[in-house]
Amino acid sequence: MQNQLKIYNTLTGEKEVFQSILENQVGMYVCGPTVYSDVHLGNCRTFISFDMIYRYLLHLGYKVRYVRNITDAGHLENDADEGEDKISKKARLESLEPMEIVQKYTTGFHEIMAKFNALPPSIEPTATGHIIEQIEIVQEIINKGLAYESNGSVYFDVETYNQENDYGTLSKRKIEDLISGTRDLDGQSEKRSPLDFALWKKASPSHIMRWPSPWSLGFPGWHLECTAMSHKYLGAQFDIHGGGMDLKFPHHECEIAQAKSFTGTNPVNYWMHTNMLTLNGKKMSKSTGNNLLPDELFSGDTTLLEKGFHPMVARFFMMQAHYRSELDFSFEALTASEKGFHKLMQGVKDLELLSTKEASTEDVDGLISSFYAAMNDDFNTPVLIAQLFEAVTIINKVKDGKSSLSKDDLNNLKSTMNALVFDVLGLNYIDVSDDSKLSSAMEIILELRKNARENKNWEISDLIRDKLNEAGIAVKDGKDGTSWSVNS
RNA sequence: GGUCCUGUGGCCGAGUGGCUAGGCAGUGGUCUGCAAAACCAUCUACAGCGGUUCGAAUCCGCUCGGGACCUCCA
Repeated sequence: MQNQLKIYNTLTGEKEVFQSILENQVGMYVCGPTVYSDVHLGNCRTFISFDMIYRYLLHLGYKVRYVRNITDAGHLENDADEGEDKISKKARLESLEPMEIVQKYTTGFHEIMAKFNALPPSIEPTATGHIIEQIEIVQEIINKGLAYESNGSVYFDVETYNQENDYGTLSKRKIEDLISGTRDLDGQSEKRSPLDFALWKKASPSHIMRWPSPWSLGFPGWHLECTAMSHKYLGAQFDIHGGGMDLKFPHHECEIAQAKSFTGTNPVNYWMHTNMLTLNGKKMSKSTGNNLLPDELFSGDTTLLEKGFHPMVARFFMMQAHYRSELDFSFEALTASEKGFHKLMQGVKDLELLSTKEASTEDVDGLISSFYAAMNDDFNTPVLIAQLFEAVTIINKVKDGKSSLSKDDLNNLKSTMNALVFDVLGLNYIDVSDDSKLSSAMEIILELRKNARENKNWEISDLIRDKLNEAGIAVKDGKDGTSWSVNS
């Protein structure tokens, strides 16, 4: 079953059977956030998608080294000579040290990812912690004649590289088209070609973040850190490199060119790209302001939402779409997912209480294979979830005595569903009744209401229910007594 | 302008040649003092036009619409 996993590889444009370089081990690198402002939900979607991928690889029994960087060195705002890096710009705006900005938003990022129940990566290296490695790579590429110094900065020579390699294979671009597409750019006198990209940049006097190098007091180019850190922790060749679609070009294309120039081999076997989370049909973006922050989603403190949603609901919402599809964010869609999420979790909970019979009337083995068939087909979580809902229907039928399961089947279903729902999809129960004092108080109130109902004093019993509902506590009369829950 | 992706029922969202996706909403039912919830059942699709094929949502062409990238962005 393990060897059936197929992954869509951006490099070939096809789903390929996944074969790791080392048996039962996987090296995976994912481009992490630039920590100069709060991560928005779109950023989170990518990291949640790769969290699911990481979790599924672990579930299949792979030993995974998952490396996700923190970009804290700051990128150029543009490629012109007077560019200012984003982190120092933000530092000026907030009157903080650059590293203070980095610390603040890194902490914030970790807190948000924890709320989404994302596992931390195995290694989370920072760009500023790998300046030496980056300088070494620049030097080596210069030695090989594929980069040149110009006025204290170093640029990668794309056209020379292209003579013996294919620049643009990942993003399916031809170098001629790229050149013709950059016709009207000026102010790039330092570069031999507009396609060339910076490996090292000389710092302007106003630039705060700077390090000594053989070429100038400066800072590394935008694409270099990922090459340095993936090479250091995963080797010259590793299994999976991931990131958002928007990084495909130029970021990942440049990474391939750099790494291949540096080591002589193609760095990555499987390139994976997650699609955008859109808002109002457009990609979420920090620069355009078309975005939503996780905390706004959780609290509902935004004009976009009538109420807040629990992180687990948001995670489930994302899992209901395939990672390579665009997903549009809306209140209606979230609301639908919230109901579905509770239905699924109730089913998983009910599974624990089912009784068994001699024989099954349901094809549990077939159902379980359908779970894995979905996941092995390029991590198709929406189909997995559809199949999990089939399982919920069966669970309900067994509960009603309309179907039966053997002991073996029940145990199989239980362990598989728990593994997929909790370990792979990374969902969790939303625990709202952990306040023991509230629970005690509710016990008393419901006891009083029960007395009223037994005396057919509907006026009192309905008053209690309605007032509690107004206070955000839903009371539901069931066959086996009354239950209550705090509205999320 | 160039490269690539995409258009599914009221909404979200799977599905790449023939067989019920699924969730939400709607409708009918079960349960209930009522309500809510829950459960069961069920209706509404494949942007348009043309082509290939015994057969297409699925392949090809054209038209129209949406998006991503080409500048930092998950």
